[in-house]
This record gives sequence, C-alpha cells and structure tokens, in this order.
Amino acid sequence: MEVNCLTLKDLISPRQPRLDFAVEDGENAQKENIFVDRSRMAPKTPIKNEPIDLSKQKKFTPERNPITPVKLVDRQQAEPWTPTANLKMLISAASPDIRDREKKKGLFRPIENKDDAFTDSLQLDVVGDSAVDEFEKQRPSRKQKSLGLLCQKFLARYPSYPLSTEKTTISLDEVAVSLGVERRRIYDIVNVLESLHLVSRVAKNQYGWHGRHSLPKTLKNLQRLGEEQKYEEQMACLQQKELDLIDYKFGERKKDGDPDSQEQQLLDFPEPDCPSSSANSRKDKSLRIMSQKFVMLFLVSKTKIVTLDVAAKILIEESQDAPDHSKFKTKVRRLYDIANVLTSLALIKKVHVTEERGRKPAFKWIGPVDFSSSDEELVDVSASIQVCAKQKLARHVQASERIQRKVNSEPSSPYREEQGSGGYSLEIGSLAAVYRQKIEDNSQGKAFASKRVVPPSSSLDSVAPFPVLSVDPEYCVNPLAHPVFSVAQTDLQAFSMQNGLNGQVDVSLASAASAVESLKPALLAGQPLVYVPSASLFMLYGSLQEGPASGSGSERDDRSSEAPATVELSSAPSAQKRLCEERKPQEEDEPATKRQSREYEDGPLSLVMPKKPSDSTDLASPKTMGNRASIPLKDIHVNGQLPAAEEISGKATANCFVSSEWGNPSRNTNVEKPSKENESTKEPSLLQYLCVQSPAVTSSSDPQEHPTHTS
DNA sequence: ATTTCCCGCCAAAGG
DNA sequence: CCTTTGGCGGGAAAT
Repeated sequence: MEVNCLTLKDLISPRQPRLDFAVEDGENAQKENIFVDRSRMAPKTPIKNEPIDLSKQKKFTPERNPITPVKLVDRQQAEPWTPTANLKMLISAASPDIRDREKKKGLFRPIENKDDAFTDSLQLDVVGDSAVDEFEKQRPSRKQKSLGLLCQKFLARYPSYPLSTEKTTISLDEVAVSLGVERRRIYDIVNVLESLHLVSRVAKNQYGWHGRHSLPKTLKNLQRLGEEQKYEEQMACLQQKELDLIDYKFGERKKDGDPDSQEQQLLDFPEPDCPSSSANSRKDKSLRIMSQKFVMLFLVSKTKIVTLDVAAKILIEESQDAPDHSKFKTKVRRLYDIANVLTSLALIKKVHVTEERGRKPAFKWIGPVDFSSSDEELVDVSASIQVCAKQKLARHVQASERIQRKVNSEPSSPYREEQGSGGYSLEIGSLAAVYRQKIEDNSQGKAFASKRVVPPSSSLDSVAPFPVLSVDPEYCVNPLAHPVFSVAQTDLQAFSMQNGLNGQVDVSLASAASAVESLKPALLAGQPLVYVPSASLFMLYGSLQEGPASGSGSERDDRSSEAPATVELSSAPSAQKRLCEERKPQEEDEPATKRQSREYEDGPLSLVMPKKPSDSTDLASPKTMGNRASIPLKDIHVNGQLPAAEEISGKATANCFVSSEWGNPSRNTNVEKPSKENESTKEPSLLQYLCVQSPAVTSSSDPQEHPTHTS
C-alpha cells in the first residue's frame, strides 16, 4: 500500500520529474504498451501484466525511456522485479479516463495507508528516494492487495448506517482510483454488497450506498429463501456423502425441488425501493446470486458453518453445469472472493473444519442470526434487550472503567499463541458488539452508556452516528490510532477472564468497547480503519486461561455451551411472514433487530450434521414461539454466561460432544488448537467436524502490533 | 504440496 | 464502434 500511496501522490502532483515520466508513459502507453513490453520482458508472468506496472513505478523509471511512449519499463525483470506493487499506476494507466479525471481534479488523496503496510512502506519510501531503484522496495505482498483488505477500505468510506435522508452515491471510477485498484476489483466488491443490498446500482458508473439498515431484512429474506429451498438438507446430504467416500455425485436429493428461477428472482430485489422498476433486467449471473446463495447456506445451517466444497457443490449443482471438476475449481475461487467480502463485513469468519478426512476450509457465520421474528416482535425484543443491557451496564460501569484504565497501563500481551483459542472471549466480544450496537441503536447516542460516553461525536458523527463499524470483534474500526483499539481489546479480554466471564463482563466489555468507539472521531470517509484480527486476541485469552495448556493438548473441555442455538429456529413461522418491505421510510432502522451473534465458540467446534435432522426442532421451537420477546432475552443472557450455559443446555443442549470418539480427534487437533468449545447441535449425530479457527487468519494483518510478543 | 486468490484477458451488455 | 460489466481461469504467493 504504501507504495501505492506514493504513487498516487506522485500522480497527483505532477511536479516531480519522475512522476511525470511515469504519467506520460502511462498515458501513452495505455494498451499499446503491452506489445512493446512484451518483447522485452516476459519473464515469468504472462506477458500481459507486467507492462503497465513497471512503467509506472516511480522510482526506477527514470532512466528508461524518456519520452516516448514507450511504455514500459523494462527493468522489471531485472531482478526480482517486483511482484506487483505498483498498482496504482497500473490502474491509472489502464484506464486513461480515470487517470485523466484524476489529474484534472486532483481529487483523490492518498487516503489509505493502512496499518500494516506501514512498516514496509516506511522503509521503502526512504529507500525510494534515494533511488534505490533496484529492489523495489518492499513487497507489497499479496496480502496487502487482497480483496478483503480492499473491501475494508471501501467500506470505510461510507457510514454503515447512513442517515436515512442522506444519499450517498458511489462512483466506481472514483473509488477505484482512490483505492488504487483496478475497476474490476471494485466490481467484485460491489456485486456482493449489492447482493445484500448494501448498495444498489443507480446508473452507469454509479452505485447508491444504503448501508446496513436493511441488512436484517435482507438476511431474513434470504433465510426464508434458503429454507424454502432445502439448502439445509442438501448440505446434510453432501456432507454425509463425503463421509462415506469420496463419492461424488450430486443429485441425490432433490434440490431441484423448487425451480431455481423463482429463487433467483426473489433474491434479486427483495427489498428495495424502487419498486417496480427493474424487471430485473440484469442477467445476474453469478456473483450476485452466488453470494446470496452462499449467505443462505449460512442462515439455514444449524451450525452456521459452511465448508467451501459443500457450498461449491450446491451452487454448482443448481446451475446444472457440467459436473466438471474445473467448474468446481472455478466455483471455489469465486467463493473465496465472496467470502473475503463477507468477512470484511464481519458476517463470516474463516475456520477450519476437521473431519476425519482432514481439514477443510470453511467459514462460520457471525453476525446476526435469529431475526426471525416479525418486526414488531423484534422491536420488543430489542427493547428488552436494551433494558437488560443497560442494567448490566450500569452495574458494571465500574468494571468497564477499570478496564479502560487497564488498557492504558498495559500494553498488550502476548497475543498469539498457538493454542488455545478461547472461545469465550470471542463470544464476549461479539456480545459486546451486539450490546453496543443495540444500545446505540435504541438509545443512540444517549450517553447513558458507560461513563464517558460519547459526546463526542458531535456533528461529524452525526452523519454516522456511531461509527459503527463493523462490529465484530474481529474487525474494528479505529480511526486514528489503531493501537489503542487493539490494546483495549486485549485488555478487555484479559479482564473478562478474570471475572470469569459472565454476562456482566460482557456488558462491561461492551461498554468499554463503545467507549472506545466513541473516542474515535468519526470520520467520514476515508478513514483509515484498522482491524484487528480477533484471533490474536483470542489466543491471548486462551493462553491465559489455560495457560498451561499449551503443551498439553488434550483438551477437552469443550463443551460449552451450546448455545441456544436455536435461534434460528424453525422456519416456519418466519416464513409465513414475509412481507417484504412495506414502504416506510425507513428511518431508523429497525430497531434492532437481530443481533446476537453468537459465536461462542470459535475454536474448534464440531459441526454437525445430522444426516437427517429430522426433528430438530425440538429445542428451538419451544422457545421461539412461546415466548416471544422474552425469549430473546433469555438467549442473550445465556450467551452472556457462557460458562454457565450448560444448564441451559440441558435442554437445548446440543450435545456437544466433542471429543467423543473418533478417537480423539483431539489428538489430532490439538496440535492446532485445542479447543474450546464446540458446539454442536443437536443430534448427536454421527458426523461431526471439529472446527478450528484458522491461525492463518490472524497473521494477515497485523503483524506488527503487539508489542510484546513473546512467542 | 495445498490453499488462497490476484490479475487481467476478453466477452457480453449497454450505449 | 466504444465503454462498462463481469465471467473465468492461469498460475503465483502464502501456508
């Protein structure tokens, strides 16, 4: 990134000689260059790519061709040519138009910079000046260019919950330029956002930003659709099959039952606004639809975990494509793209499912779940929740303060450890987020919240009342100092541990969190945001708690609660409801709605999958229906007390078994992370998988952070 | 070796 | 024709 930034700057300010060159080249070059390039280079990559990049580079170029359009630079290959790096330039080069515009306007500024990159960049920059030419400097590393990161930047530009009145339009060109990526990438992001109705296409290069207000509604619809189709069953079948052998075949169940066509249509425009218009023209091909289907899978899944291969198979199946293997591969690729975006939205997170056969990549839904009730009910619920939250907050205000304090004092902790993942912490985090969110929504600004409260935001915020952010513990937005944030979290976690995690704790956390948020100025667009991967935090937590565990391995523990998983509940009720949206100016949102992400576990968990869950309802149903509002509350509470949860579980229970046999999977797993809890769902079915949070995830971003890392 | 997934060619959809 | 959208898959970075 840094690099990019630089580049941008350069572009912006035409002043520098070098830059100039570059620019010119780019312009001239446009497409043609390629040819030229090719002749010379051709190193490893396919011919096509390189050309552009190089030319742009600020640093080296100078020498090479001066004027003429020459286009590319040669150098590239000279050595390790940079892998990439210069995106920006590329971009600009690629689309002349854009470039021009920029120049004219000079509009964009360098925004970005994100955290990580810094380190590298610093060095680079320095070097660069000197003209080091050579090694390009850093490595932009593939991660820095990832779609997830990009999406994150994209999201940072707009408020999650924009005022109802304001309408934000998004210019693709502008965004592409400012983020320094090619247009193509923006489409990837926008398409999935569109599938969730966070944005909608307004005109040619324009998209309108809606934010998350309608997300609950959208998810609800998707859930219904998913239920209608039988995704759940399909998933079960597939999984089951896998167990058996590799056998692959699809078709077994039905799937087709409902016509696809219906589904798709429904999917498309569930809610929106402009009603009539569009007859749906778009040919929506895959990405949008695929994204929605993917989400549906999560929503109907009891475990809330979906493995990529299962998803790919289901998706593939419906489109009666050829059963090709290649097709499958492509599908998976797309799925990764979608998953990255969803991850940025904090709706899912990556985990690994360990099955007998081995580990498989999978994603777990975090994010709202339960909305199933009707609006009114939701409202009520939310209210109740709110109340609860407040109380708790009140109670624990002190605690929270304490926590904060702590934060200041202590830097961080060792984060990352291998082992233990602390499921609890995660949960807490999420709860906190939830509470926070709720509170904000309802009370909104009111300060009641914790102590400090937020006065702050003030005008700016107003635009975005709370910055919202993403919420998930995993990603936090933190304008300005990310360090702060991270620290805070860490502490919180630690704190929670001490307490033993209770709901209370959660609350406190929440409050703390909110406080943190409030601190941040809300910026508007471009703010840098940082996200801290939760993993590290968790780990921390885990380690503390289990401390010793490290080596040990065995773990068991597990159990956990389970959770009322239920939440999802049966479908029926919801189904009938439907109603899309009535018109209503939305305003605020509905209150709440949903939330509760429950993820208690994050660690390994066992998935479940009964082959035929026939009755699953058991748990769920009772609760859901019966008590309406109250129920939710209850759930929440439950969550809060994770530990305690068991009791509840008695009934609900899902049986988490975890260890069970398979011989101890634990043994296997433990290597990775022992566990913590697993959730299973009901039915002690046979097949279960263990999930582990992937270590990898963490790594990605913040390597630098943690001051101390002890390893 | 496997998993993740960036990059960008190139073909449809507009216009 | 040109531009905007976006499917698609090679193949390289990350693990």
